[in-house]
Amino acid sequence: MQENYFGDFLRNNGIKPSFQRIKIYEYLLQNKEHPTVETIYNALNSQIPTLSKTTVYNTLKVFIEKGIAMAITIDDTEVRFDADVKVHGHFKCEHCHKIYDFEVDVESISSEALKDFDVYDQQMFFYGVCKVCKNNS
Amino acid sequence: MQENYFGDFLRNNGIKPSFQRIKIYEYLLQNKEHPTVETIYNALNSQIPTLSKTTVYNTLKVFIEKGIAMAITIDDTEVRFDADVKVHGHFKCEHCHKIYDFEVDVESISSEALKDFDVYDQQMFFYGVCKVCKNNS
DNA sequence: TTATCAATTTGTAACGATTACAACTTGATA
DNA sequence: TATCAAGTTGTAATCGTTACAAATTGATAA
Ligand SMILES: [Mn+2]
Ligand SMILES: [Mn+2]
Ligand SMILES: [Zn+2]
Ligand SMILES: [Zn+2]
Repeated sequence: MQENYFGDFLRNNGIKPSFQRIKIYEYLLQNKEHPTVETIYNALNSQIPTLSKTTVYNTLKVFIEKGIAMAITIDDTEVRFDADVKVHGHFKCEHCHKIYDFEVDVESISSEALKDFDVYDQQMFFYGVCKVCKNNS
Repeated sequence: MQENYFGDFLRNNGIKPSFQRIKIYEYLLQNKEHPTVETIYNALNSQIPTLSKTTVYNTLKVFIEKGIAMAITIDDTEVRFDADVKVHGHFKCEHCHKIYDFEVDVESISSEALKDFDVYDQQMFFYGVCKVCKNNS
């Protein structure tokens, strides 16, 4: 039934729900640590032995085009993915490398300087040391 | 004299002022469109025919370590560089591909959720259509 | 001046994430 | 059951970046 739920969701967003696409979207929803293509591929390869890394790339590209996922380049070495497409900030701990989501008051940022610009997307990336790592040192 | 001025600036920041380093820093200061390594290399190669792209990479790495420049990954395809190291936002126009700086009220963003985190760096990337492109369409 | 030596620069090779592409598979439709 | 477009797969190519060893530079001291 779960399978069917995700299938409907994809269909409602104009995406033909193949087995691979359902599994990849399900993984993104259930693993909110902003996984990379590599991580997603490795995690699903046991369930879907025939899975190709290209399919993971293709599928995420479709998700982004259809607006049900977004890409996060918070490290310049690898792109991460997020099924949460509402505007929110990301904090990366330089110690444990974990990525935290945080709420942002969108209005307060939209600066005076951009008042005549059309802003379609906004990314906020913060870097530092998280609460947990601070307390463990 | 200009040469000497940049030389002193680099020295004051713990960087030995070689000819290449002076030229690269000078270029960064005078070309505020957030150039890539490729752009910097191509621009300086006529003045310095022996310049190596590796030197551009090495030099920018030193600048970043010493805190007189920063890297901007506003497109995931290439890294850009900025001699303005104070916290500010970047807007990329999807039409003309120009990158605009904008002021950000730092305090207003520092969200409640991060109150126990140490934040060392923050990047704000906005995407959309700039004022000029809006008016020309 | 000349020798010495570490820092810097250079060119080339290697790396690795991503993309291109052609062959194969799947599944809906007639 | 045949057809055919859409989706998947594996491999090769691409390209920005990094590793590395050799060459050059420039400061210091004999
Ligand atoms: Mn997120
Ligand atoms: Mn800037
Ligand atoms: Zn941490
Ligand atoms: Zn524009």
